[in-house]
Amino acid sequence: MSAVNSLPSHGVAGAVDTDAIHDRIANAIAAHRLPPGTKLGEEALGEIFGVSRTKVRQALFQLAGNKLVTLIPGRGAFVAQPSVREAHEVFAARRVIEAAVVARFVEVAGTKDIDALNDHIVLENDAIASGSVQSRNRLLGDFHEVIARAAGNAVLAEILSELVARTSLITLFYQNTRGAAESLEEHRLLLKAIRKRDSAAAVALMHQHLTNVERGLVLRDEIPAGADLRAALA
Amino acid sequence: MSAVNSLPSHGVAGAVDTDAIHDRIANAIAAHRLPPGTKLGEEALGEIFGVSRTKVRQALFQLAGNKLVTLIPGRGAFVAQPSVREAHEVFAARRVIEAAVVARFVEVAGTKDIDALNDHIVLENDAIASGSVQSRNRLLGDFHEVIARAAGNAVLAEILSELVARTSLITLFYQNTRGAAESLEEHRLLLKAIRKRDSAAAVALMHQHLTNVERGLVLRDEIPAGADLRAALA
DNA sequence: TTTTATGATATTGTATACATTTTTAGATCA
DNA sequence: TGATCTAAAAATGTATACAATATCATAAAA
Repeated sequence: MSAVNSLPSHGVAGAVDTDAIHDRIANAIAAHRLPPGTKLGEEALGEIFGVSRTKVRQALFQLAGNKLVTLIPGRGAFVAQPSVREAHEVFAARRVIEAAVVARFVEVAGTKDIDALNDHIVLENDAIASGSVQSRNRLLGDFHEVIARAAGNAVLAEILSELVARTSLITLFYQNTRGAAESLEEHRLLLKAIRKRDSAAAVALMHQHLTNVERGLVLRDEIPAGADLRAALA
Repeated sequence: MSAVNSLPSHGVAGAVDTDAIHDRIANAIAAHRLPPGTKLGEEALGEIFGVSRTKVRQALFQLAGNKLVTLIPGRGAFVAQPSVREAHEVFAARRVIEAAVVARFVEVAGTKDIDALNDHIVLENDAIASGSVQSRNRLLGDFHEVIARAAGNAVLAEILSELVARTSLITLFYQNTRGAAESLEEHRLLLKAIRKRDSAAAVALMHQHLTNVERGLVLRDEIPAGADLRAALA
């Protein structure tokens, strides 16, 4: 999945591409291994990935563009701490985009697409059953991306992909009191409506699902402590 | 508007911030002074802005994130050449987002917001009357951003802002056979519906307006020739 | 004890040097 | 003439050096 194919001239063996660094950090944030506010020091990251600060800085700039990282001039890079307002805006934006996306999916999805969605739900079920929190959360987010990719608009799919990543950050920063099982159940209901080609129902269910997730958020009083970079990115 | 306030240690006088470089290039692309396919050489840009390649590269990476620039490994940076498919997807995405945004605007806009929109339309009218193609195009795009900003969701507004910038690129790459006067008229109709707080009409008009602009695009056979960087960014 | 200075240390910002790749120009050959 | 190879030039990719800034520890003062 990540592009580790070039043998760099100076770097240590196992050195890694800029995009790979970006993905590693983004995944660590999405998987809640790097809590909001964590300092992302350039030298430390460079040592972890076996590259110079140059590549690390590029990756951090990209992450800042995705709003996963905040850059404070002269101070450095930190895992973003989305405000309450931003959290609500992200969910509102997702409702707008995903309502349209799921409607389009109902129109254009072939049997193959619907089967793929069903397979994905099976994976979600397995992950929840096996208690694997990280893959569970990832799969619950990926569900939305699977629909978006299959809906046939790559521009919207990419926008949604960034919003899903931001949502991961939000659900960590603000405690998520909602069980994964409830999301899984709502995904199942959504699939059922999609199978019936009931566009209106699918849109309504998607809207409600996102609202339910948003309602599950509560403001934390204690921010999770800063994590060990090397452990989080291993 | 641009941040030129730090006296750099090594750079020439008048050296400029990374964001300023980003904005200068983005504006030149939006204003159609840098046609699609134009090579954006790092050294050339560095000389123009009086900075080293380091800052230029950062700006180019940012622009690539906004899809205004394409980075080809080992070959360099070029002004993006959106595909026909991408062009349609951008318009489809805008319809989704702007339908929601204008509906929200109708709900929340105060007299002040509506007056501001009216003022903007006056500016559009003046620019069209005075024949200033560049400010005309900019204003016609800004109209949509003004609505988005006032609709109260900064996340959606920023997403739309990037889509509008990509639209500028698309309307150059694909010939725009549509008169600015028609867009202006449609903006006026939209404002009228907004004043009446007729949400359904406003959404329908926005949808139709974007579809009309999209329909005005035709595939060019000859790509505009590469421009002179220094002149375009002056 | 708390606060405020102050110097040392560490980190970021920027430029530059070097390695690698691509492009270009010229020469050779069919 | 045109194609193909080759060497030189130019451009990009990456690391590193140096300057500017921020952070931290220590000490002095209130």
